Amino acid sequence: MSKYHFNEIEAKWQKYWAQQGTFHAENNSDKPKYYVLDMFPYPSGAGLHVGHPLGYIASDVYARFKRHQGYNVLHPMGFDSFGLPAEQYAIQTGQHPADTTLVNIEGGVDKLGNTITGYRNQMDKIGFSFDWSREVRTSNPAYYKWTQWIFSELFQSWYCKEHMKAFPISELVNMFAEEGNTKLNAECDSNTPSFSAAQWNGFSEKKQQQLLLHYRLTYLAETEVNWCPALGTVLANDEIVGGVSERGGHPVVRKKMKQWSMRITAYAQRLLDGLDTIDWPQPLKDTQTNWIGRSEGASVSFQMESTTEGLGRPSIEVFTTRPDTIFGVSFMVLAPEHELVGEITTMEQRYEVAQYIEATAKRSERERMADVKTISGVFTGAYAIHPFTGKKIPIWIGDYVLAGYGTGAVMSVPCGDQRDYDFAKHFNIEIPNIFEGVDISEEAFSDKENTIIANSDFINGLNYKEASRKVIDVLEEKNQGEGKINYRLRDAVFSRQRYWGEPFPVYYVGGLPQMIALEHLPVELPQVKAFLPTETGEPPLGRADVWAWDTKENRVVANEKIDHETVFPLELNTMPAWAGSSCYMFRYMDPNNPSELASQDLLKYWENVDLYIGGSEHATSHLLYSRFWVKFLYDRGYLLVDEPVKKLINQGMILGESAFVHRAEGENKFFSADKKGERVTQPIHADVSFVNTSNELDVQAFKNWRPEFVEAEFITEDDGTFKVSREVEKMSKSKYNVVNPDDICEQYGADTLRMYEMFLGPLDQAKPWSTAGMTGVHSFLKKLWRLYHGGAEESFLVSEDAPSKDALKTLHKTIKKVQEDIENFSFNTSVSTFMIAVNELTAQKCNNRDILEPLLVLISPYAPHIAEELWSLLGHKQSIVDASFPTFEASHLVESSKEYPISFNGKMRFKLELPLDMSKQEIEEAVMGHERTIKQLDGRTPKKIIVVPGKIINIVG
RNA sequence: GCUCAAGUGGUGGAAUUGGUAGACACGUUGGAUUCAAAAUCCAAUGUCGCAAGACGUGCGGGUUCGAUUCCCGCCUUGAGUACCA
Repeated sequence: MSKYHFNEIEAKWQKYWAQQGTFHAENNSDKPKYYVLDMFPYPSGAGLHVGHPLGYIASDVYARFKRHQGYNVLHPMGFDSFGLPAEQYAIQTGQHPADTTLVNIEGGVDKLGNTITGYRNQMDKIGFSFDWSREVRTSNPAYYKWTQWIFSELFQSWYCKEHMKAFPISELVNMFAEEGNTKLNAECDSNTPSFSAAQWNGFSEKKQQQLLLHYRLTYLAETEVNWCPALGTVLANDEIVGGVSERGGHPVVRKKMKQWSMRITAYAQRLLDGLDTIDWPQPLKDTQTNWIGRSEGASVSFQMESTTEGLGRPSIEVFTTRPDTIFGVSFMVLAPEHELVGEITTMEQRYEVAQYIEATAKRSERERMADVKTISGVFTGAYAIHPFTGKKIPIWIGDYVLAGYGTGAVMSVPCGDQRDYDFAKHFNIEIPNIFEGVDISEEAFSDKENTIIANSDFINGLNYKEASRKVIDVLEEKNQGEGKINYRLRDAVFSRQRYWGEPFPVYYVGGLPQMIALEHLPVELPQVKAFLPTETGEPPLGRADVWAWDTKENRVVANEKIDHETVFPLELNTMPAWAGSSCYMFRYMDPNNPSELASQDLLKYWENVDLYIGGSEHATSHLLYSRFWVKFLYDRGYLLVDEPVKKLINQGMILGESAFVHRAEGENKFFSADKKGERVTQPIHADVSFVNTSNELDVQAFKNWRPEFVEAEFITEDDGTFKVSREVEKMSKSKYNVVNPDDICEQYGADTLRMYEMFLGPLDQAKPWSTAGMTGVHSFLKKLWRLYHGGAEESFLVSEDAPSKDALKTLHKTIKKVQEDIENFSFNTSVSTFMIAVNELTAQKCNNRDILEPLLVLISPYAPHIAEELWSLLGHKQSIVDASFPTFEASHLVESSKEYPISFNGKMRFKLELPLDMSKQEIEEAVMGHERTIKQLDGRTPKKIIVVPGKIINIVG
């Protein structure tokens, strides 16, 4: 073989790796471990495009590099195979999501006759070093058994705020029996009543269970949720983008529903603190910090004025970050949904308040967001009493106060908050000024740092910090408030009204949820005839005929057996998409363990993920929830680490290069890009497969594409070609700019694809794809191949002679640079380093084994197939993957002279070769005597001469 | 509005601690080879200029012998977030 036959070579080595099990990770090894993980994909029917493997290639380069360095590398892959698209496809076509998902992964022909290559086959063609023996699929019952188990463990746990840790619920029950809940510092619902031990022990079993739901880390509660009517399901906050659903862009409304929630708020502080211990990109940490939204302040309790009806005096609790401004309060505002609104509104105001509440409820989340300018609100007729001045404070309701944040009520300080100011102005409410020397006739003053408090009794003259501290102290003395930290983070709604997700391991006895024990898991998804909600509005599982739990037999039985004595109905909701991905990184350690998520031995050996590569779009969903579950399992002793991932890198998106043809307005006439001139034309996407690398359109193929184009007239360039214009857009089917990696592998080879994706630019940056650019790396690989071939026949030829000094220098500077680049994840620059090395070695006519052998190991992480082939031609019987990474020797780079840049006032003008052992004085003399220097100075005397030996010479003057 | 990131040739991008701006590629132009094409090879390619030379890293300042790099102010683009009290 003399030519570089990449197709043959790649098929050969891919087969070899699979047969030999080359990439199966050892569970017992003396080598240090290294765990490299990719965010596993959702296997969609559209298949992979060239943007998807970018992160996988980067992680593969790193995994192979670590392996060359002597690590025992775990580099697994699997599929996040539950999800909405499969279900919607099922609704449209009637095919079971399990069937379509399987075809999407393994390839085949679906029921509509579409041939699908399959994610697994597509990935195999790229030559990844994945250990497929550890593959997981979240929709596999053997896998989701553990997702169900984690759920039930959360149910069986509560969070102690004193120890900052989760404990079994049984301990909480004991504490209740001994001392009630009054002394307890536990995370719980805000409406949890107080009770003594005697009261607890007197409660019925049902009442006790209801109370425990206030403490469990996953709990069933009537909560205000984001309901998406078009999708027929609730959505979590992170599934809503800009007020509409992330998937499909459908409207979302607020609705009260009984739902499972996750008490992630218990972990807010630890999720924040943990960020300091992990090496993640700062923007991603910022996003999480933002999402958790910690703010420090005080909670203040405002007593109500006695009502004429002579009822009790409820108090209204507010949260404020500015306790120092409490003397500036001139009114209060409650969210329209606030639970006290009904109770406090006076008879006279009742009609108006009711109307306002109705009007607000009608507005969608989106409308409310779009319309932040309109000031609206209604007076309730009630008054609260200022805790210090005793003044009457009117209580209003207004939709600028959100029910979901803080207590859903605010103390309004119009002089210090613009929203309060605008509200006060609009409704003609008093605006007292409590700031020293500040004009508030136009707008509120909210500059904390420059605040000096005035007209405020005991805090006059103090700054923001001092005044806040003092107010909190006095509030605490009076028992009317305390210092408080508030988080923006909400508990996560965990129920989805869908079919294609994990079923809950839950059945209901007398309306109360019961967990199914681990030994009876998994509870498998039932068969249904259609994947839609029922006519009565129940989730799709409401259509299942065999969906009841037999507590005697411990198995799922037919619904007709439900007797509410031993056979009970099962939960109809399923879990959200993030459930299966929260702890999958640990399952890879021990994927077939039937009795544990992973054995303690393997958890100890593999610890957690050393390097995780994936997109930044998971910042507030997967990556936050995963950290939460891992912390919880750590608390309960099931995991030995409290963070899933040590280092994380976000890969940037690869964008598509869309092609456009321009149609004249109102005519069936198309203009080539340079021929349209000033005409008003409509750009139409042309499929990029009709366009060659010179932007020339295959007009015939384009005409055949759509019937309306057949009759069209095409105005070509003068040379007869028809050119498209290009624009960079997100790569997507609808933009006809998708490039398939299979085609690239076929045409250029996987090694070219891998190298080119790395060469495109920095890993974390968004960058446009250009198939035209492929030829650069492809011809590099051909040059590399030629370096190992020679003679008349161009057959394999290396010399056993000692290499030249120049060749050694080229090799060692390449070793140094490539190692540094990989360690810094600067993969693009190491590709150019390889190009330089091969160009130099070719020029040197180097074909020495001592150079070409280590060179292959350097290149092998990037282009493993060609490296294996040449390695075996060099006579090796073992795969190159375990060859050790070459050692850099500085001695080969020692120079005796340097070509100095000679600058004048900082600008380089010419170069001068000088020995490196020259003294500063000698260098100066040599430079000053040089004819170019004399010419450049043109008679002037330099003011100063800077000589940095080995670097630069700068002449000033 | 707030937070963060980034602005370098026709294009993707490079430049270690402040030390030769534009590495490496793509594209373009010219040439060699070829019946022709593909492939390959050679040369040129930041801007202005015939040249000598001058200018040049979003804009305006500053620090420095020297700034893509550090500091101040502004502009633009992208991302996240948003009536968060």
